[in-house]
Amino acid sequence: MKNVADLAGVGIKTVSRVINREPHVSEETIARVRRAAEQLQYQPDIHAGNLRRADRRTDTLGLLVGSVANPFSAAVHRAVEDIALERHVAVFASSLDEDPERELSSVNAFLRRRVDGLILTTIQPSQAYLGAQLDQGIPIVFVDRRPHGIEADTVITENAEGASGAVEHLLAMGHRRIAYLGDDAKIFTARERKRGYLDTLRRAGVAPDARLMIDNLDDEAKASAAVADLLALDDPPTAIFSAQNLITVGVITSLRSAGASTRVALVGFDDVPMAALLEPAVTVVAQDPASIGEIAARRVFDRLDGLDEPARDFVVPTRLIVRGSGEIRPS
Amino acid sequence: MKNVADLAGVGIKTVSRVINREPHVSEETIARVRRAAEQLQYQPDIHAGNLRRADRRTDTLGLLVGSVANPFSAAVHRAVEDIALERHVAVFASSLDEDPERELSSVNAFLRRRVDGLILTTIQPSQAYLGAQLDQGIPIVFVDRRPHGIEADTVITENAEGASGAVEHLLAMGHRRIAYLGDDAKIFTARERKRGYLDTLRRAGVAPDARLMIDNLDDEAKASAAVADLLALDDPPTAIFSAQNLITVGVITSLRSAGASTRVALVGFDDVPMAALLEPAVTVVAQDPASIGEIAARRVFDRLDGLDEPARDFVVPTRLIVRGSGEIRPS
DNA sequence: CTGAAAGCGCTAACAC
DNA sequence: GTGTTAGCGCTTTCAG
Repeated sequence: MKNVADLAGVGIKTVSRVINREPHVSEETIARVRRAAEQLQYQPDIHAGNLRRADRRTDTLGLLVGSVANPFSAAVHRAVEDIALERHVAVFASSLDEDPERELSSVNAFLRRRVDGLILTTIQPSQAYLGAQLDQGIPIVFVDRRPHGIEADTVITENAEGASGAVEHLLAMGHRRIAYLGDDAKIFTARERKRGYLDTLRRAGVAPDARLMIDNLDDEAKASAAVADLLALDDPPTAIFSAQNLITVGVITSLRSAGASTRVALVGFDDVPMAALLEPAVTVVAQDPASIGEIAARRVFDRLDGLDEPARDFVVPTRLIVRGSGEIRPS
Repeated sequence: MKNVADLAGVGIKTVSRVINREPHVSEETIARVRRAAEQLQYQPDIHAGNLRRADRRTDTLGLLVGSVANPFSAAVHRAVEDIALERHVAVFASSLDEDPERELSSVNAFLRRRVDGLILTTIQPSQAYLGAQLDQGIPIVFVDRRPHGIEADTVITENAEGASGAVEHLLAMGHRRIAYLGDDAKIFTARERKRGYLDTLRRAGVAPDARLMIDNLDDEAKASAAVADLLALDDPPTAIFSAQNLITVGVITSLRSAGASTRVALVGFDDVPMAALLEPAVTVVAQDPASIGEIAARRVFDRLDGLDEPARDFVVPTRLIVRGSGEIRPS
């Protein structure tokens, strides 16, 4: 900046004024400073400026999602980026990988870099450790999973209701033996979806069968193996409710190779790529990751703009997409 | 930091030493400082420190990909993140959206935040504007597309060769009327893949037919419409080479709805989600996005560690995955 | 409309 | 082993 000032024959503060588009600088001076900056390829250092600036904004945001490679997370990320771009805010993106340590290290990495706000998917049993930052005015919005030990804005899918819808759909098709395949019960969404499944069965007077409920399915291969086990049962399920997108893919693969894909009904939670082009096409309870990301990002910026209201829960609706696999009737 | 120093009853520099794990501090003092830092919830400001530090590293990296929501880009991103994590480097991720303006604004956003290195997918006709940063010691690695007007490390897929492989495969199945469906020719990968297609046809003595080559397909819908047009031709193609993943999806949809998916052969460039589960399963020339991301990230860090050798071209191999759609013979 | 001086939170260089 | 001083690149404050 000093170099630019010297070259333009002005003081350092004038350069600062021009760069920050502050008023009270003559057109001519502005032009001269701009020319000098151009010539020296001057790039202002945002961090040096923010050191002394009143609001201390870094125009930066930290985003922690399940995995940047997962289609659901990627869609959330994209939505956040689009909103952030409008405000010239850059986003740090990280993957959680369901690792509690990673939650902590990512959050700390964000905080040391003085992000203006945080959008987080979490796995630690408690997020109370973030209370200080929240009080300190750093907006935090939790996405996809509800936090514990802290009151903060949260944007989640209507997990239990969506799962209920899926199970009701299968019940309406005449199924009574409906299997549940889900993630680790440590994960908020897995618990909620299972709750929806159980409640709906009970409401319908169907006694849940422990042999038809399988948890801890954290990859496709495990889901496939679980389906093989289910089909080998004396009285196998006539329908499957798969509570997560990767699990659904594993279920489809396994059903296919057992030749059971047109016999056993399937409804998945969260949409699956190419679902409409599969045979049978896959009926799903679709989430709306773009809305989740958008709502979360807007909330962060609203708070940054001074919004001061109690923490709020945003629940994003799901949508049952009927495509074929969920309309197979029990034989 | 001053507060921590006061609370611990030491000088500010001692706190700095403890935080940065510098030697020559007594165990006892370390313990005292740590306790004070804990108590005050002290978070060092990485940017303030880097202002004076000799190497001026921000432990931050800028990544620009096609779109964070595209599976190919997402896989590149994930690989970069994994490598960066090992070094406690955070990554800013942005989407290009094939918009030249966005390339410039993203790069500038990264630069103003003083990233240590850049991994970029570009669309501007020239990247000469980055010469100054490169000379200044900021490592830049171009991924997926070769830059122009600048000598820098580049990691790309063997586009022309992969396309050749696809077309040779179709020729070997007996096809002579092979259509090409591709992206905007402004895009490096689209040009390269088309070149591979054309060269291979010519080598085989097949005269390219302009009516069978369609460019500028930048979404699924356009690809679908293009296929419909092709099928309406007097002598329609017996095979299709689709040069990009979104286009392949559009082609499949269209072929399906025309009832031609088991009659017209298809080989896609870049793998498609669920490809193995479709009917027929989709033969593709698979790329290796994880390797691309990993090589690019390692290269950035090698340069940051002082590696000083001429810019290099890394070409990542493709792999033909035979699944069914590409093995349909002409009727 | 413009500039000089102080200071943001930290590290470098040097003293003790 | 520990503290002091200067200064990183910028904004703030205040004087002109």
